[in-house]
Amino acid sequence: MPLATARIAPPRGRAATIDSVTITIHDVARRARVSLTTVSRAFTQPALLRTETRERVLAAARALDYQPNRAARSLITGKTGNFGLIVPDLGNPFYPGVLRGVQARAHEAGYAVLLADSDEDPVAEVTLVQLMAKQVDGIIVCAPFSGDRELRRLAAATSLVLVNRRCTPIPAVLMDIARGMRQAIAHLHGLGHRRCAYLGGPAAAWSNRERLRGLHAAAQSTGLDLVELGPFEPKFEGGIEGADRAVEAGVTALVAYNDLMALGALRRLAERGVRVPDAMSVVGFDDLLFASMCAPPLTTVTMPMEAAGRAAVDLLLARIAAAPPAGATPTTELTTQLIVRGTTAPPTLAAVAGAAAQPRVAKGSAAVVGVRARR
Amino acid sequence: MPLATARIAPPRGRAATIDSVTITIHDVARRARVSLTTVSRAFTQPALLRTETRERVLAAARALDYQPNRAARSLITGKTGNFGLIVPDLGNPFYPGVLRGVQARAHEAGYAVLLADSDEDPVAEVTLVQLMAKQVDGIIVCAPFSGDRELRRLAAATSLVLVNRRCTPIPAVLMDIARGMRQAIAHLHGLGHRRCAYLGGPAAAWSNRERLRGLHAAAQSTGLDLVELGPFEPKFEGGIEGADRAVEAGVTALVAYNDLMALGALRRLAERGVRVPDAMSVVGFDDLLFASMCAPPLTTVTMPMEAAGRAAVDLLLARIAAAPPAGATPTTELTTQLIVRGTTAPPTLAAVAGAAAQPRVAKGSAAVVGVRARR
DNA sequence: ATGAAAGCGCTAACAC
DNA sequence: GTGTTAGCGCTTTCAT
Repeated sequence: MPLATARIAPPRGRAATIDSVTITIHDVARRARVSLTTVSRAFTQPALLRTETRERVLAAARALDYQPNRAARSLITGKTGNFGLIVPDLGNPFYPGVLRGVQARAHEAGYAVLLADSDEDPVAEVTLVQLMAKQVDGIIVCAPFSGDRELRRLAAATSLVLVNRRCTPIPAVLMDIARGMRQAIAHLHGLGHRRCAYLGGPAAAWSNRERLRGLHAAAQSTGLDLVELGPFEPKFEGGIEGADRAVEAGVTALVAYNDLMALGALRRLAERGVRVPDAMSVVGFDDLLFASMCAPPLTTVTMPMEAAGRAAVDLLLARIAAAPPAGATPTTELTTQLIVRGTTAPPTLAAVAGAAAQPRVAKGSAAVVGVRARR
Repeated sequence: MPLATARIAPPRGRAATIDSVTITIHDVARRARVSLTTVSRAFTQPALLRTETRERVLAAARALDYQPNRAARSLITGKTGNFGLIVPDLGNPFYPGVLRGVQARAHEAGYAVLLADSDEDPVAEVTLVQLMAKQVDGIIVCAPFSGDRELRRLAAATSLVLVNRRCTPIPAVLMDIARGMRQAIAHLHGLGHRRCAYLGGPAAAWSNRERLRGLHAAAQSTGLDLVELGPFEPKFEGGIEGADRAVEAGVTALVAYNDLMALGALRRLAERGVRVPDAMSVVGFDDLLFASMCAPPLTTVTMPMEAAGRAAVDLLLARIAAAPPAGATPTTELTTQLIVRGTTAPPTLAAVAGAAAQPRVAKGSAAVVGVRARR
């Protein structure tokens, strides 16, 4: 057996250890009767080899079950074959969606994905980027919590791509959130709603500001009366609180920062005996898996999470292939779209009247105080 | 500046490229006026150095913003500082839960996490393990689709840990699913149910078999009449189909393989006008985030997903620290627990009578055929 | 307690 | 087209 020349890896434990044999490029070279270089080229620049030689080398490699050592290769090329992905909160189903797209596209392109969760901590975020920087060829940061200056500094030392955050000149995948929001407002207005609340998410977040942008544009053009509430925690609990505020505000419809909040609102409204969609229409954002599964199914704005993940990888691949023209900010804009389901309907006459005049008392709820829009 | 001796990385593009300077162990050694060896030891075996020397080296490293090159280190030690995680489907919210635990624990232990999605394809699963094997120190495979033989073969070449799959002697994190199931059945029986359907998941899956184990044990000891249905696709759609079968079977309660199916069943039951929990009690499995958010909130069995992820990493760490005693199968068993919420209640008398005698016709549904339990 | 030297497995100039 | 040679940055015997 030609394997006789292969080195035996030093035993790691006492007994029952994994007896692994390390096959190197040397072994393949010897078996194929060529030099190290030729073996190397068979894998990295096959075109340079004569067909026959290449075949012989590859056959030998296959017979020996040889796989190039990535660490060694990486040491010399400076490339790792890995991408990093940093998300603020794996507990939010939005991010696994992006992750899925990133993973799939990266795999297609021959890259592996390193994942980290910043737990919505800006400091951790920066640390994670720095930690990852050395072992990846590029990093995707989702909805970063760090400031622009910090991001630019990181981008100077690593190939960075942002998702849902604009920070020139860092390449980014953006969603046309304002469009979805305009659709949502147009939809509500078309149904007859004239007074609507927005349950805000993190005040500083790009995605919250974009929603507001669409919101104001649409409200202005339709003449819809807008009540901005929040900010609330962008989770179920935030929606619970937000629903109370919305009821107090005497609106007939509410748009939540995301589906999680919308779901929370739905729950609270049900508890208070406010019927959805008759007494209150509810619109979410994200179109999580569960938006279509709950009862009534949630009217929401669908966000192309998986596509965003894929697009982010594409941006990274482009960045690696060639430095972008100076001054440019490679950007992929994805579109969002309202999905009308079961939580929106024309307002009942009573509700409309109530909203126009006085804050109404929801059936089964305590008396309600006046309109309290913040800001 | 001592930086003058550092090499400048070759430019990658034309203009506006990242001008990164590579700081190596040499630079640190020179600045601290020690040898390479000493610098290396300052990071890997600090105890061997005199306190003063160590301080000096670390100070120099800090001043230069030096970080050891992992590829170089890995090339010589054979360790990578990475763990791999393979899940069957990132689209199923169960797995992000595990992922979260894995990520958190790995990070604590100084490891990074490589993620891959097998898309429920056994072949892809094997390929992914092999692909990852070279660049990680251990791999966690969640609810593997591969056969025992295949898994054992993989385990012979890599440090493997399984989650929700028993395959001696591969270390595994298991959940006491049967316990949760027994609780669920006891709960239903206690409410007065006497005939209950189980909407089965993948017939071959360990977790499905475990559920069945608990199911049969509990049914036998309580005298509950059990109708096994399925297998169904373990998703929303599967639950829709399952609900129809359950109604046909004339049961007053159903237990679904997982929450996704339970949610599907809820939807279908609502469509058919079968009121939950009055006309039909529903129990899920997993306790996904949304189980508590939907209306009515789902009675389900909570699975310690995050804890499982952490436990899996612990098993890997133990495996790395020392080979396990021959013949042993390191196993962590986590417990599951029924959470009673809004989808279970005593059966209505009419329903009970119907179940005992003839299949009933659900309000608003087409006529129903006879009982059709598979298997 | 510290240093010198020998590679880990591979790629990339540079010859031929 | 293929081979020779010189490292990539680091750890690790083996000396001292």
